[in-house]
Amino acid sequence: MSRMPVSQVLNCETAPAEPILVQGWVRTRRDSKAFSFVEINDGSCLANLQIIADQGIPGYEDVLQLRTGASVSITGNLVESQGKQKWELQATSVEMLGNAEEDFPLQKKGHSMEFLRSIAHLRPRSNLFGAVFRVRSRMAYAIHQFFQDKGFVYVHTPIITASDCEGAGEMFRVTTLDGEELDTAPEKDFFGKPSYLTVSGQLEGETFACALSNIYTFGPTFRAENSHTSRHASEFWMVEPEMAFCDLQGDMDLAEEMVKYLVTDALEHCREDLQFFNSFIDKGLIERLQFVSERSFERVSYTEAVELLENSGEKFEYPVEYGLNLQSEHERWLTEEHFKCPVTVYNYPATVKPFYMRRNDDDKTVAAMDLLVPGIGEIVGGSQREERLDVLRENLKHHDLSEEDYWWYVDLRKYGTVKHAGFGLGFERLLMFVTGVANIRDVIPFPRTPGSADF
RNA sequence: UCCUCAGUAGCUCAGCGGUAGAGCGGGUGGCUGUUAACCACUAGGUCGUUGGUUCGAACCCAACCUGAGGAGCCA
Repeated sequence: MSRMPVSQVLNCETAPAEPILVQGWVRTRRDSKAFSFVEINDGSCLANLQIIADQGIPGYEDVLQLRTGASVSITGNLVESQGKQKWELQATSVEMLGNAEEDFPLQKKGHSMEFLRSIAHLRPRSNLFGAVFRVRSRMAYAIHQFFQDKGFVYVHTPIITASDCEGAGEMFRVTTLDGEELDTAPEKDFFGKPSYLTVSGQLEGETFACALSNIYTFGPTFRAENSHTSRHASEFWMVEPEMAFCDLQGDMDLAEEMVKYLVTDALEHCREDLQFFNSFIDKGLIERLQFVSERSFERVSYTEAVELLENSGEKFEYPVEYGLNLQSEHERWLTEEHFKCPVTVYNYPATVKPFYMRRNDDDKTVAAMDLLVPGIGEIVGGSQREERLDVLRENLKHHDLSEEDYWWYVDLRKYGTVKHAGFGLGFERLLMFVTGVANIRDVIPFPRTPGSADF
């Protein structure tokens, strides 16, 4: 007899004629004089399956020993429940595969998120984290579906790199050297020069876009920034599409379409889990997601955004002034207070953006864009890339970067250059937005943050 | 890196100068088609660490450690 997932059991229209086999972990047990209720969960869905184990069935002596967390294998007949759930399993035999010791840390009561992080190996067995990681899996699938349906080619850009995607932050060094040689003899290192974990696959992505036209990457990314916030992790996953023959308009269109597609997909395929988030961690979640999936996003230029902020009458801690970067509080005001929906801000001053962004005709701004969402802020950052060889060379110089280090990147502009554009979407930030979970550490299985790389 | 807050039982917290507490979880017994079940009993603590103040410190002070929130940076 093969195991039937709990999700499938609970979705039965009519009770199967034959006995079925279910396997999972005990969530709770309640004893009566002549029988016990055991609820099991196997992660296939949020809901538990209630088991009725009568005194006298094979394994009943084990049932009385079962603690929360134990693993069990149960055969029985599916019957309509006398209680509030539709189905329950009338057990014909119960086998305890492995009991949980008395100090199993996950209780039936609510735990703090901080405590659950300290038991990251067990937290997927909780309702909340089971739901988070089912949604994470579904969203990863939907990302591939979105791009594959559009004919984008999935490219695996390198994890180890010797090139710095300037402006993307501090890098982790990868080395086989130790002691002094680290600094004095980098040429003796494994790759013959200093190498690092990637902070972005964009530059490599551009080379493939300039061959296969539309590509995307989806993989881990590493930043050695000493950030202590609820939306930064040292290791996270990023989606980076890159499109040839595409300008900033097309780039913004794609980013908005993608966020909308993913939200709609979650509403359609993760309903039970979203309902759970809506009830327990974010009361307005489903309403907000529905709003996002139905309405169009707002779009303002940086210049317009600065004007809105200046005329807002708000007292901001940091000044609003043309030429300065928008602060978190400014972004929050735009998306949460003013527009109350996702907003794309575009055409930023060149002075606050990296060398590869395309300079606009006004000579002051670059064709950059950030997609901001309520509650999180920046979820997408992207730009049209500078495709003009002379302008790119000038930009490298302005940013004190040597053309030699970027020779292959510059080559793209020498041999059949085309306008092209792309963006990066923080996968965990998307998950925070879709689930309502407030901390990035709680949407990634084993979070890495400064001072913490357990498990 | 900066600013703020918090570390008391396995978990969530109360106690805020004078003998260390509750609920949940664990153990034992009882009761019941129960569903964060219920009732009784019971075990469980160098009060983050190190110094200091005091007759006396979980409580006041200092430093450090850990965690969280925010800023910057970004996704």
